[in-house]
Amino acid sequence: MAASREMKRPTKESRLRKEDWVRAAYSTLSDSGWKSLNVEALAKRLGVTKGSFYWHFKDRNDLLDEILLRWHDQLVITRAEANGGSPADKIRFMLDIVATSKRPGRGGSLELAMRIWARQDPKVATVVESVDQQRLSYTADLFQQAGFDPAEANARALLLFSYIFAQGLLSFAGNTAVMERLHTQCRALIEGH
Amino acid sequence: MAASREMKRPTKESRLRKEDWVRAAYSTLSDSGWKSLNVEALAKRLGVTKGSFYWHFKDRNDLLDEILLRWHDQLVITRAEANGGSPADKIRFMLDIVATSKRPGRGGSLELAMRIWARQDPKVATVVESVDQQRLSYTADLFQQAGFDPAEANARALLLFSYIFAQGLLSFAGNTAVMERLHTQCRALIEGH
DNA sequence: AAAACTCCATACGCTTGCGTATGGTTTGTA
DNA sequence: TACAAACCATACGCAAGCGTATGGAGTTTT
Repeated sequence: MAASREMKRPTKESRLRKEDWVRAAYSTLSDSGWKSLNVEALAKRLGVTKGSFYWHFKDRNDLLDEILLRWHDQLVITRAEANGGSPADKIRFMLDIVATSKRPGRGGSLELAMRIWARQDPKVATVVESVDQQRLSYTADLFQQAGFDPAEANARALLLFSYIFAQGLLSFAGNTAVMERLHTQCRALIEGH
Repeated sequence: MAASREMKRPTKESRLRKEDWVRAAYSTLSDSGWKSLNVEALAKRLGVTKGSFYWHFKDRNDLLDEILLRWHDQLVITRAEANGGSPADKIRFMLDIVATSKRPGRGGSLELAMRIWARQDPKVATVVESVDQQRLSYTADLFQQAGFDPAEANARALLLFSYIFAQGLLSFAGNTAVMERLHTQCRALIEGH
């Protein structure tokens, strides 16, 4: 288990900022769930002790709040929007972004973790619901601009997000060539060609 | 915290069987995750103490193994298959089963919990992957029998499961009338009308 | 250089959860 | 009724995780 090196910090260039804790927290959150998000494990991962943590944060909940807050702002949508192009281009961008960044389910697993977390903390549930609403309505808008009527646009937006989330869930082993063909096919169905 | 009644068992008809523990475990698993699956909490829920648990099971892992084993056998597919009808009917059945049984995300949340669990236990990951493969190939078969060529059948099968899983993930509030129309629309897209 | 501030280590107490030991109570069986 | 088996309670030791207190380094400021 001597996997994560503690990166011996030689008394230099090493003081941690709140930022570092949050980043580490996001990492373990996405591949271990919020229940596994304990301060002593984080500390070991960062090569320090609890003393550091409780200087930057009031308590564990303080960290969780920080995570929740940041997640709320940094939507995936902004990336698609910044990418520019026609509505169809943006849709295509959102669809392909998963196909490329899905090594073991990476990226999507954060979404998963947030949602399993939301089941136990109503505060989280509210944020997730809000984000989902924004994403769906934004995407539905894109489909509408691409020429679909409102009803069908909503349906295709829902299908798009279903497909994206499923990438983080379903684990199908297969060579990349087959996977690419499958993705192209699914993309076509969602885009409505 | 006096929420969950301990159902005063009046010295009669009350001895627990292994079955009872497993059922309770499934329940808390699906809405709290496997990390929250601790024996003392289960005991309180069942109105007994740990003493009972460690009579029926060797340890906590023994219970988890039992759960994993049962989940592997009791696939959703069997329900669709037992339902009978044409391939198209079976597809329709699988699609509608989520729209009806999705109160808060119920049902689908078990799938979620299994997958978040699979991320930490390779033994679970293997089982989940196996189940996914079976489900996908079975469903792809149905689409093929319904007249789609193999490539498109695979894509539609994937979309179907994506849609099903997303029901347990995405939380959109809306009145039932709107939701029904949305479901009908999505269903049509997946079925390919 | 001295003071002040920032960041972290060490040590402690508390709670929760796991697993064991042991004895008690209920149910079946002879 | 007596005996065995199934089932459960109580009590304990142990480890993990949270939070606090306190002091000591490293860095910046004066």
